[in-house]
Amino acid sequence: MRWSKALIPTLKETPADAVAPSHKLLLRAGMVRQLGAGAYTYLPIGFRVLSKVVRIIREEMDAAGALELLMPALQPVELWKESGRYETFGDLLMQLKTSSDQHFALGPTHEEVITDLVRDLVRSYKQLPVTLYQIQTKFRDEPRPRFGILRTREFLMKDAYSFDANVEQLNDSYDAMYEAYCRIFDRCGIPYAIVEAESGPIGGDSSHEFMVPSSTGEDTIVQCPACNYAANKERAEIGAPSEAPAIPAATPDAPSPAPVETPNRRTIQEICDFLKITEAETAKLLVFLADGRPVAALVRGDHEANEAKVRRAFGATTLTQADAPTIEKATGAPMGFLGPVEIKIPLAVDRSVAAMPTVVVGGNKLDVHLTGVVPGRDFPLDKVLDLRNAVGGDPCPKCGRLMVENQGIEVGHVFKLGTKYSRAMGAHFLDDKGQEIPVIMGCYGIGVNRIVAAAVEAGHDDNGIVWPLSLAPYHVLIAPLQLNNPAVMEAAEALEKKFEAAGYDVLVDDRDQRPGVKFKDADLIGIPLRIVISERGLKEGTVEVKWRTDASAHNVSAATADEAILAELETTRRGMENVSAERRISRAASRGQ
RNA sequence: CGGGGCGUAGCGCAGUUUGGCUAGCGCGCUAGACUGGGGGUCUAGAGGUCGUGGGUUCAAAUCCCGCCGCCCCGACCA
Repeated sequence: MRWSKALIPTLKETPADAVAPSHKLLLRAGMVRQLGAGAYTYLPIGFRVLSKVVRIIREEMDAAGALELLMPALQPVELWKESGRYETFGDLLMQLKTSSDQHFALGPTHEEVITDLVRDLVRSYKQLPVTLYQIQTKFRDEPRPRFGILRTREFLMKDAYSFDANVEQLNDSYDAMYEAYCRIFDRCGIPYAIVEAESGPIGGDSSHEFMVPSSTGEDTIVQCPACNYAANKERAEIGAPSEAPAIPAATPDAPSPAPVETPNRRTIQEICDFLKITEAETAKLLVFLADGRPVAALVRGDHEANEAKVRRAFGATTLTQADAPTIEKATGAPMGFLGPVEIKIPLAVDRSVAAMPTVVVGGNKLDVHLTGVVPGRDFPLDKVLDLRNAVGGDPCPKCGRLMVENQGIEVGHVFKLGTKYSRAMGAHFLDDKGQEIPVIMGCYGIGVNRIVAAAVEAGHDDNGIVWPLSLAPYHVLIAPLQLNNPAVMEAAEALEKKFEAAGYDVLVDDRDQRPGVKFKDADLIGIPLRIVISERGLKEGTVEVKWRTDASAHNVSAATADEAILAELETTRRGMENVSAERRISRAASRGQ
């Protein structure tokens, strides 16, 4: 391909709207253009990158035995009402009506459509297991699209769904997808961490997210530096504190709780400012409805309650925050002054509160708080659990080392669904005993555009993008410097033909531009290998070779440049493959343990 | 949805406070000349519903009101 024909509108200046590095660079490199909030055009070289990601995904999904199909984005809302997600998805669901007043949704995901399909097509255990996938544009009415192509209203997603006859099959299907995902992200050349994610009522290790570490990531993960424990912040468990006893012995002669007037101070911040104490010396009582029943959770003032942990603490299947009237009715105290002392509803206490010698809490009376409250003496500690979100510095639940907190971009998610949809929508089959039972499902998503964004977030420098070889729009950029010199142009074309014959994508910068312009653009669009052919070089019998990842260039003999450069390309390509292979082997080994 | 900011040429911006002549500058673009290894120089050009609708005024990019769009923080994110 000739640069002059390639439509690569690079920008010298950064568009003012862009903040995230990937957004800035993809715009400047002429890879994407914004149409509106959360809607982007992929220009030719950006589309080439996206297509390469798609190809890798497709190859690995096929290799894992999944079957590709294509479902409509246009879906009758009746299906969504059937599954119950018309309500739970809410405003995120993009909806429209046809001229004949039929009500449709644009698919944000396809559990409903695929379950509808499978309930018709799968009648026997003999048809199971089966995993189906598609690569398709999804729509979500995001309240706030962000960070360029990272969070958009319209995006490309690979979504797969497994259907199994029993839990063993589900586990195998899940493991196959998990392994395929590792291979996909390895081949894409992006760094990633696999973290445990909140998985709903099924529990266990049945949901994992694939996260690319990045400060622009919208997700927070906590990781143990010592063992391999890593989890989404919402999911992470917190190890028991190593030194302090879980429940300190209550000092019998400690002074009784002292009520203090705290007029109009409701928030933890206001209380702390007023009483000149730190948030860590206080505790807040939160009221939830656990399966409709009011319950209370007490966490330290500087901590966040984790709703999933609270839900499990009360053995509930649903948990919602109680609104102000409900709270007042259940506790008799106004919001902002709630406390655990003589509370009338079931109480669970976070471990870190139980470990405090004294604590400042609400007085269950308007404008009153209590200081010097002793856990265990002034309120019961019969339900002490981990109830809060983990933060950096908390002990690892497996080995006790202090965990660290990082931001990440979620590029993939694997999830055991169980029978949620098959029950709701009646997708049953006959097992080998002739019993009709709901099919067991798993779902597996990859954000294709996000891989592109994440690759840029993980691979860039001051000069531009640094693509991994496998995702680069072109593998090689050949830059002849003197367009009017036939020898230079012939050498460039000869190399172009050789590389293309060997299966590499080649871009020839045939623009009549000064070398500086060509070099700057080459760095900006991030082509892994740059070949410079110049009069000067040819006079010396050399062509210049520079890898985007290297600080400086080196020369090879012009006479044997084709072979020498192809050898370098092969080495790099094989290097990436070797990394993938080694990781595959070590994963297999750790599974074997 | 709450808070903040912005909308003037493809991109980056000035001009708006205090209304006033053909609305400017840099980059990019077109033509030409010189130049030729890290975004060159010069000359000559093209390119604008000043987001949009209304109002005030002799006169509106500028003042007033409505609407639309975009960005950031927060809320939200099966």
